[in-house]
Amino acid sequence: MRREQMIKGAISLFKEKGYHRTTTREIAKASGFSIGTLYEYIRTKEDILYLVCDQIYDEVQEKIKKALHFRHVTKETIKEGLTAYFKIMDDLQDEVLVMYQELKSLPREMLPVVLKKELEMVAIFEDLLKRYFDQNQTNVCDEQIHLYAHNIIVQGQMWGFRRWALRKQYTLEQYTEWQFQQLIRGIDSLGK
Amino acid sequence: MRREQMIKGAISLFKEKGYHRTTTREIAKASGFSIGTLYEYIRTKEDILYLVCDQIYDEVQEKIKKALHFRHVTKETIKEGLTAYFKIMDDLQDEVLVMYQELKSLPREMLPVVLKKELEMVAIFEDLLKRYFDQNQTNVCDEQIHLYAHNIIVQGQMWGFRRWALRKQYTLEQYTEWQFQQLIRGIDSLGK
Amino acid sequence: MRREQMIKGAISLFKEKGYHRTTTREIAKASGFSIGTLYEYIRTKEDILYLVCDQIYDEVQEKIKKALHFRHVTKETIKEGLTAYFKIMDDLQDEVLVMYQELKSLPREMLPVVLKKELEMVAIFEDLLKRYFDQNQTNVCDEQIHLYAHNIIVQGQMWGFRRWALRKQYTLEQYTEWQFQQLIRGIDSLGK
Amino acid sequence: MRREQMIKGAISLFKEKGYHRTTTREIAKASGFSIGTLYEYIRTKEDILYLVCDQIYDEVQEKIKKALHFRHVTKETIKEGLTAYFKIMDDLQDEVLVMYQELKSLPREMLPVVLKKELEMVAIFEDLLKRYFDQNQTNVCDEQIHLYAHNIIVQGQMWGFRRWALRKQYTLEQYTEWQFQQLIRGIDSLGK
DNA sequence: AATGAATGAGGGTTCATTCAT
DNA sequence: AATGAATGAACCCTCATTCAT
Repeated sequence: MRREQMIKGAISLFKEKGYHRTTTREIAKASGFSIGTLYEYIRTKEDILYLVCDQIYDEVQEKIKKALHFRHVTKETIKEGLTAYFKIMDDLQDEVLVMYQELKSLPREMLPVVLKKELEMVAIFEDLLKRYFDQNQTNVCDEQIHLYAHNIIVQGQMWGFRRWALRKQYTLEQYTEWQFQQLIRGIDSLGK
Repeated sequence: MRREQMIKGAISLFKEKGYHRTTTREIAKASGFSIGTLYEYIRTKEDILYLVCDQIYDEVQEKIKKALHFRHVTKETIKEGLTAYFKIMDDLQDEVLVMYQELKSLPREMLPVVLKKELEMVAIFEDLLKRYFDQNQTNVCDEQIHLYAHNIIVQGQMWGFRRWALRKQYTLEQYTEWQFQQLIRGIDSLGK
Repeated sequence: MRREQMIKGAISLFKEKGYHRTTTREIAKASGFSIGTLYEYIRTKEDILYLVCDQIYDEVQEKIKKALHFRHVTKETIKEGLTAYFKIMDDLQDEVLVMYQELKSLPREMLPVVLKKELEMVAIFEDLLKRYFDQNQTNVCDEQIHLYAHNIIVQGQMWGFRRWALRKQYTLEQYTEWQFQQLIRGIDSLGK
Repeated sequence: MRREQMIKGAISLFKEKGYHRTTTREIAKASGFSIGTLYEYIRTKEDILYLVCDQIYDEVQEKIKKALHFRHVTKETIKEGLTAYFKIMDDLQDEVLVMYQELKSLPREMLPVVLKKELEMVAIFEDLLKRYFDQNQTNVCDEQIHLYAHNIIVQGQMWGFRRWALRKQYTLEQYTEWQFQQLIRGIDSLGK
């Protein structure tokens, strides 16, 4: 409970002013308890950053996994996957922005834990694409699929990072639609 | 001259430890002059960040523009463009990393100046693609082209940001080759 | 019972890290009860220091008194006295070290109580020497005896304080032997 | 200059309230400059303690060495030596008190440096006694002399540490006189 | 009687910025 | 023009003490 308050408070502050400009006192206050109590839950300020990153990843992953459960994978499934993922990235754009911009402030030993989660997300789409190709009996090498998956993940993040540019030209729906078309055209031409 | 020393010094320090962990003293020292003199050239520490971002953008753009000068645009030209751009992003990956991770630390009023430069880079590839479609007499709507250009730019940055994952699986050449194939397959199927 | 646990716990912690570096939480834990309960027995952290000093003095005194019970005092008795005292100071050297180094942290009003006990210890040896001189019908002024007694006490403490130097050169037995010889030669020449 | 101000300020504060209860801010203020400037001269608070201990030792040693320069050593010389040393310890009693009570707070790596100086002081009196015995053609083993020297040093410190007791009974002159008599009686009886 | 969560004053330390020289 | 000593606000973190349960 306290932990969640703290993480929520921290995220909202990090969104506003970034990790470095946020003080532990502010986080304590935003969390609704004293600085002393804050330090019952963490050892150093960096711990908060880790908890925040970890929590955001978990939230993103949980939402994606809830949205994507597929057996038979068609074009439609892929579109649904993209749509769901981009929607999540839109909902959590502040959180995602925070996370990626502060990753480098994570203590060296915590980084791998977080990066592992990033790869898990890539793996979700890798799996989706693999099933699609299997169903269509298209033979595509793993590296290619892996790269497609990376691209998809990055395109989701990009919607958050580059909103200053993209929002002016596209709604989320349009963005999703275009990206889907570009993707599907690419992978469908693979089979020929 | 002094300015360049300062920017160079700052970049090298930012690469190593990030903007926030770098002190003005260190920047002065790395620049080869005193802290007092440093403050002849800037008003606040943030100014240095701005100068650094600005300079990196200029360097990237300059190199790209030097690499890409085309009249008649073929598949080959596009591949050359991608290759050159990715190469530049590989060469300057530390710089690029620094820049994007510290953008949010820029004072609000300086951000637009920098973002404008980002859009100029998008425009370069937008132009390239437009010419390609014109030459092939394919009719593609501007929004689609714009998005393709964004994707290309982001894929270049991605090579820097996600090197921890991508480097394990691809060389720069392979990465370029795959991305090119995915791109060209997508845009070529547009014409049909 | 609780009190003793607390004092024992505190002493062992003070030995290890000194009074100031030991936290009340640690003392509570080492004592086997909660911080809340700890504060049932004390008002401030300083109280613990007082209890500790007091307890150490009592222990030292008790042991000395148990070791020294004399009617007829000869050279031999004095040697036994020295030996016993030095042995005790050797056994309790950590405790004694703690006590003397933290004395100045005692609240002003508690100091006299503790210093009184120090004087009681001096008095023990004063008494011993007095009896010796009485038995030998040597006339020695009280101040001189008092000073001899102080010197003895300090030589015992010195074995603890200066162990970093003395241990390298002497065993406890050698140290005792030499000090005894120096003492006895001094006081014996008094009679002439 | 600054350094000396700082050390002087620190000593006076340590005398008053001990090392742990003195804040760096107070030291800065007492030194007549700001906390920022203080940290130009030291890296951590412990450094101040080291500088203080070092400085006190140097001062004590310098004074002793200035007072004791002997060729031909007689009883008189020894008395002069004792008198000078005890006088110095009386003058610097606060400093000496500070030093010994805070030694344990010194970082592990600095302790040996300071202890070495303590041994140098012992060596001074060791030398004095050796010369005395040489001159009198008395054969005394080194360990015995070493211990005598230690005793002398400790008796000097004792005058500072136990002033609460000794001052009530002795003036410095009386204390010196008694201690000298006890010493000389002891060592003179060695020759027989 | 016993707990331990909660507090927040206060500690050591850093560093952007200024300004006398 | 150039310096770097000096500043002090502000940071992160600790821990003695309290008090509701």
